[in-house]
Amino acid sequence: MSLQSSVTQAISNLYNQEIPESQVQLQKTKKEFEGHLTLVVFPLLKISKKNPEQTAEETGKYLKQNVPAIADYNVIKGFLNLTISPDHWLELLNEIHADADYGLTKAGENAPLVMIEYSSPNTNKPLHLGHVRNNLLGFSLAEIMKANGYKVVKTNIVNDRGIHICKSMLAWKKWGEGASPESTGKKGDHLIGDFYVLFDKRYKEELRVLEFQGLKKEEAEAQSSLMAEAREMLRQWEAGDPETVQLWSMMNSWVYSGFDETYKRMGVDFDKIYYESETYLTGKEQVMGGLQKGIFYEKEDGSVWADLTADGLDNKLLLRADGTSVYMTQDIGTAKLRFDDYPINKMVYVVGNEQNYHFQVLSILLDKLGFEFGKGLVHFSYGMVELPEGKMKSREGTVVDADDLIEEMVQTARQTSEELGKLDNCTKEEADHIVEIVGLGALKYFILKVDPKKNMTFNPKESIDFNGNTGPFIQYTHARIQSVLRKAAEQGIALPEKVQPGLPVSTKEEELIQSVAAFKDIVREAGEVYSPAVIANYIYELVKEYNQFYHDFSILREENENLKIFRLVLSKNIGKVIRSGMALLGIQVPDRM
RNA sequence: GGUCCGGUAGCUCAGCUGGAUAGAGCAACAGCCUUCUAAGCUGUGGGUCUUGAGUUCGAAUCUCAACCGGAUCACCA
Repeated sequence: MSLQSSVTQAISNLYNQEIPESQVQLQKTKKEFEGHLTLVVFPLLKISKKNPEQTAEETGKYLKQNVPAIADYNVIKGFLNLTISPDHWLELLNEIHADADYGLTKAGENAPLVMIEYSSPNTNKPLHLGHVRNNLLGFSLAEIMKANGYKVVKTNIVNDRGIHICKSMLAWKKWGEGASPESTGKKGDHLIGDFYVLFDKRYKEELRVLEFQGLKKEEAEAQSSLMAEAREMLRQWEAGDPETVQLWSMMNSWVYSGFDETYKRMGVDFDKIYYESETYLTGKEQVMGGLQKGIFYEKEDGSVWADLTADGLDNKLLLRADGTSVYMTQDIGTAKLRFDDYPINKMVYVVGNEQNYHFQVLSILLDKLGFEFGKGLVHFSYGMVELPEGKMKSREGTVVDADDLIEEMVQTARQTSEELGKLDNCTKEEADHIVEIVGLGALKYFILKVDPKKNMTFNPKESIDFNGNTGPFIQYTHARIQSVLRKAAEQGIALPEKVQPGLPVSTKEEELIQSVAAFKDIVREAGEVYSPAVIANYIYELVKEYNQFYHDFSILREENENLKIFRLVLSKNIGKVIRSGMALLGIQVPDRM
């Protein structure tokens, strides 16, 4: 029986009134006071019709007498501090110890299916820091949803069509024909990105010349021959011109192999990838269907709109007068294809907060079109990543490239490890492996520990630290726990399935068990608020607590054999929770470092 | 201008379903390596929780207003 229900029972027996469990506020007792859990009695005063001290006193007395787990209590003002019996903590530890996947719920046959869309890159440039936040959040969220018992399908919608790709294609044709990842030694996505930049540069030059000849900016843009050629290329692509389509698919395939490399190194993956080139036509069909049903309306020029004024929003364009589709149309099409492919109960879009309005509209539109998940779709909106000098601007070359960043992190990890002599007893393979895990761990944790909806500042030079609230600090603690367990095994100490009751367990250790046990609730909470940051900050607190314990107590040198085993079991389960928690963030933990 | 989001220590961030004296890390300063890994631990200093009102026994947390910052309101994606 949970303590909350014990309290409700106490109240009903003492004061003859039933209260919902949600009204029972049980919280962790503050360090300064004695006890483990604190019941705030103020909300109960109306029921007890007594003053706070009396109410707390009576409730405490009742609980102590009737609930075996509660060993003692004390009352300070309106706060009833409860002390849990040592054996109760040991029981709790044994429960955790017996459960290999403590805190993680497995999806059953009838579990709801959630589809999570994330990453969603354009194929005209490499992934940058913003994508890194997106990818990490999306992957982590998928793991968290799985841990909460959902079936999860990870998906990626690749924006592989449009004028931006044509710009890269045109630049390649004009100024770089023959260049390939093989011939240049460049990663495919970087190669294409370079051509995109080159197009922009030449286009600007052309504009300058035209403006020098006396044209206004708008006139120059209208007369630009480069832009006209790019548009012509898009027309040819849409018309299915074989040569253009072939070039398009060749260049896209270069980009994809580049992306795959980056995804792989980041440790993220997808169950199903959709391409806009394959979904935008479906979107048109959906919109036309909606038009026939009278959900949408047509203007005189032939463009199709949705009237959302009833929902407090504006009118929204869905098809242009020339029949071509817009962003919204494509998302509707993609939704349709997804729903045909999977029995989706819940749809989560991991997309930046600049698109809040878009998803508000999409939700309404999908709902009108009859999609089950439309109304309840979750736009997992996250803030932008800014640099100390401000926003990233591709035009000013201040974009932080994902591949460069990862490489830099791993190099820093290697350098720091070497300086500290951590790699001295490792083979080269081990060292490479550890350094990779630590570098990526630092990056991932740094990004995931921040509340997603907030904008965050990322200082590539200074922000990434290996001390304090960081990935490597947590990884380090895990490695040390494994080390202690290894040494124990070498000494021939076998860990039993259960620790025996009656040990002289310290307050610090009881608190640690309490913190480990909290993992279950934390995983659920993270799933409810869709935030990996909840997990990250929890693990940090736990690790910090353990580190203090580690320094204050002897584990292997403990004389009392039963106490030694208890501490090993405790350590082992803290290690287990750290590993599970970090896995929910997509971060690996090494056994030594 | 309308809508949405943010504002907590010098910096980066927790805490926000209202609870006790607002917490970490970094940076600064002072200690601790013959003891299971010092990527660690301990201590000191550092705060008008943007401001003002309201609700309440109690407000960083809820409500309203103001101020600052960001996003968005495209026949771009």
